[in-house]
Amino acid sequence: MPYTTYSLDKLPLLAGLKDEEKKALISSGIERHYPKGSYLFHCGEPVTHFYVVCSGAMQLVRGTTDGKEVTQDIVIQGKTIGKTEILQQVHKIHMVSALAVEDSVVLEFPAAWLKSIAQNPTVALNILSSLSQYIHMMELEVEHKSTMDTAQQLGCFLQRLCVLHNFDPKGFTLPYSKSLIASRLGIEPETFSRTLKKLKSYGIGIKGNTISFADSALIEQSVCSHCSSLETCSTHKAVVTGLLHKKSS
Amino acid sequence: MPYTTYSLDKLPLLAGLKDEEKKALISSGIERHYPKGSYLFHCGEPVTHFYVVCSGAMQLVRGTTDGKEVTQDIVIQGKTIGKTEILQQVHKIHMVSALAVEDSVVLEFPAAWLKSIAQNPTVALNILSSLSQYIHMMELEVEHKSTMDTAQQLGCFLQRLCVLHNFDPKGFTLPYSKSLIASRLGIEPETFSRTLKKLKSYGIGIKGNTISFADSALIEQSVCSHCSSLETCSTHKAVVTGLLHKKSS
DNA sequence: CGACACTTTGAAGACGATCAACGCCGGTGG
DNA sequence: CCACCGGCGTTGATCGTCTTCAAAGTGTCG
Repeated sequence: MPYTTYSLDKLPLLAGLKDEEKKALISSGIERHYPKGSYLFHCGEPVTHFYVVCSGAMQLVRGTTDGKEVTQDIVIQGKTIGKTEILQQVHKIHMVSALAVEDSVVLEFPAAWLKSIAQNPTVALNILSSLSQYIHMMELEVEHKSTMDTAQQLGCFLQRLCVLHNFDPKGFTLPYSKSLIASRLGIEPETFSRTLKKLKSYGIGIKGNTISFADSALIEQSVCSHCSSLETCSTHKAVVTGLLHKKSS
Repeated sequence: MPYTTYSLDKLPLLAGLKDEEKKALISSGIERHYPKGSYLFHCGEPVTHFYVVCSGAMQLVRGTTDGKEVTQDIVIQGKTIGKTEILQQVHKIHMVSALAVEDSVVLEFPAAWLKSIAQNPTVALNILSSLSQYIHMMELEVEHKSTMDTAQQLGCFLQRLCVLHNFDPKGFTLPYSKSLIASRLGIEPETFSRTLKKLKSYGIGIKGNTISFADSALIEQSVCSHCSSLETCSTHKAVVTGLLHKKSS
């Protein structure tokens, strides 16, 4: 099972730096391999490192005191882990566990490394920008949890998934187990299973683990509900959810 | 109705700078008064300014395309508006409207001002830290939406409210209308009303607009569920929700 | 006093969670 | 090679919770 080394010189984190600078900074990272099911760190452990996922996928998950489990995020190639924990300057322990969903390779940096490169104005702006975008995504997610039913949320998730992974909207295979996706969406596997069928009425077809968007559900044709009728911004179209509207079944 | 000028030299944003530097930076801000019900900006308008709320409270709200309204946040004295929108570097228009919940005073800065001071490493770290904390809060909120029932979420919200406003836990008056709080929590006013009564079993008493925490519900005595039994971090205790656990009524 | 916004209460309905059972598949061990 | 097992996914039935619609109560302000 070969893994493709993620081209680290494309890290948004280091955008705008010279190639030599990038190389110098990256060189201090240690490549580590985590087989499927192994933990990068556990909830409650001190925050010691910053990570860049080079291949595979890590699940950020926490078990709550009353027995439930919530998947906060699924981190894929090119994304980072630990930014907020390190920069927050308040908590020094992880609030979630990180677990390899599949065999994964990550680059590991000391926490101090991130703090030091954040002193560089260019890097600082890069991080600020990425945190701001993440906040925007979270705000949408909260909004959706309040205003959308499960079918709409799932549809949006699948659209984002398709864009994020560069899948073919006409037909692609789910990259994760259905249980994991359900956990990410905060719903039960049973509900997930049932909801998949409802998506046909939105123009999203399901066959086994294969998803296909009909033209009517294609991302390119959707109007971004958050730009409303003001304009259709392409970035938003790609990332934002909220593309599906309630149907009177 | 007098307003207390917020002591701007305590802004977390400018922490670590010299007093002269702070004064110089703040001096470029323009003080603006917004009467209750007036808008600071509307959803869809271009992002032109950064704001610091000096007194009063601003509601960040968006109407979704299918007619629902969601209150993203309620911004009070000392908090800022526009950080993420300006730093995101992608969208140039507001995703929410900002509306004065009560007569408010804000300090207004050009968007470019924020970008320029973010070049200062000290300021950049301050912003990074505050964004990281905000992200942490949002992550908890998402988790709670999936794992807690309305009563628990409301209880947590009231505890945070009490800490944030420095209210007396033994008895304080709600600073906002019940409809606004319901909107902030993403529930209907009817549900809010009904849920308030359920809180008595958690040791939270309600009489009209007055809330009182019984000893058993006092924040100081709660164990932070996110530090689990690992340790009880005081910061977390103050800010975090998740303090109430499911009761078998 | 009356208009109006806000809040509360009641009853019906929609939706997701839960519990239980079954089918499917890959792996293990005899 | 086959039987067994465990993980995963589906399906059905039931239950609790929140929304929705409707109506009545409460308060404030002109």
